[in-house]
Amino acid sequence: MNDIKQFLRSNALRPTKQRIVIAGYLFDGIDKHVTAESLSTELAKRKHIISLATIYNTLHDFYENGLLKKLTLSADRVYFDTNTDHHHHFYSEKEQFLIDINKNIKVNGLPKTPKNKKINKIEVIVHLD
Amino acid sequence: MNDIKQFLRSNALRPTKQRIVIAGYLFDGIDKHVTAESLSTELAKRKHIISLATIYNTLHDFYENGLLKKLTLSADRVYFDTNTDHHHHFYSEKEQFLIDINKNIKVNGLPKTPKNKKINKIEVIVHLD
DNA sequence: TCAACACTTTAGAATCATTCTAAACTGATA
DNA sequence: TATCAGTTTAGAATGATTCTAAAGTGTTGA
Ligand SMILES: [Mn+2]
Ligand SMILES: [Mn+2]
Ligand SMILES: [Zn+2]
Ligand SMILES: [Zn+2]
Repeated sequence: MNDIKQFLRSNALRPTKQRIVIAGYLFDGIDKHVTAESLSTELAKRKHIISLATIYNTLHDFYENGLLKKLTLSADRVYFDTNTDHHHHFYSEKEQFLIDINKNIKVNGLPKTPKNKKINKIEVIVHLD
Repeated sequence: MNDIKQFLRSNALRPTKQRIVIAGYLFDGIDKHVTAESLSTELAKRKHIISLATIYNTLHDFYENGLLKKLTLSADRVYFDTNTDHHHHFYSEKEQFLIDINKNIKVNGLPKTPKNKKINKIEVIVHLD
């Protein structure tokens, strides 16, 4: 709790009630993939009602401070990932299923990068049925 | 033109004026990545005004018949890809830049597939700045 | 050839995730 | 503790996409 406050302060974020609840859930040591909606539902189960606007604001605040990664896997919802290390995913669109691949993956056979561009990151998505 | 009509018929799609125009543009031999919006704009330049509803309908009809692939790279627009072979992409979100990688790419070091799941496809996205 | 009908197109409304607005609230600071 | 910048929030707005239902058209069998 005080850890969380310090954690937020160290990221230049005021430790408000809402941020403490959200950070407490997201950064409890278990990596998670959440959408604004799933996060809202999860917190509601724990009797923490926070407006969707604040949930969106907070996810973006955390994202902008590098505490979350953003994943675009489907066109109609954005996932935020508490695992900020470079990693890849197993993904099932049908079952909304998302699992980290933390092992080192090597991608071989890439053609040369287009002129004047630089590779930012290589993302591997293993689509499952 | 008659080729296009046959092409559509052979895919169980009635060769309507609109579908002929859209297929004529999409399948002219040059691989393309389009959004509903970009396609609409492109056809308008060629003096072919087709309602957005029809453009969406047609893209989905083509997709459902395997004539297009669907790409989810950004949360706020869906790309359709005329290259239906399995391939990967260079992508710049900032510049809305999308280039096919047709070379064979090998992905090594994947962990074992989750129980009871099967790999549908492996997608590699090379993000550029 | 052409009537009949299933399939298609379309304008406009609806949907829905997300963002915006602006007013009330609160953490930090002196 | 007063002050103020930073936050939260309800509700409106946005924008891509889908839906609705009415008008239009390609196909086909006689
Ligand atoms: Mn949507
Ligand atoms: Mn959107
Ligand atoms: Zn992850
Ligand atoms: Zn492509």
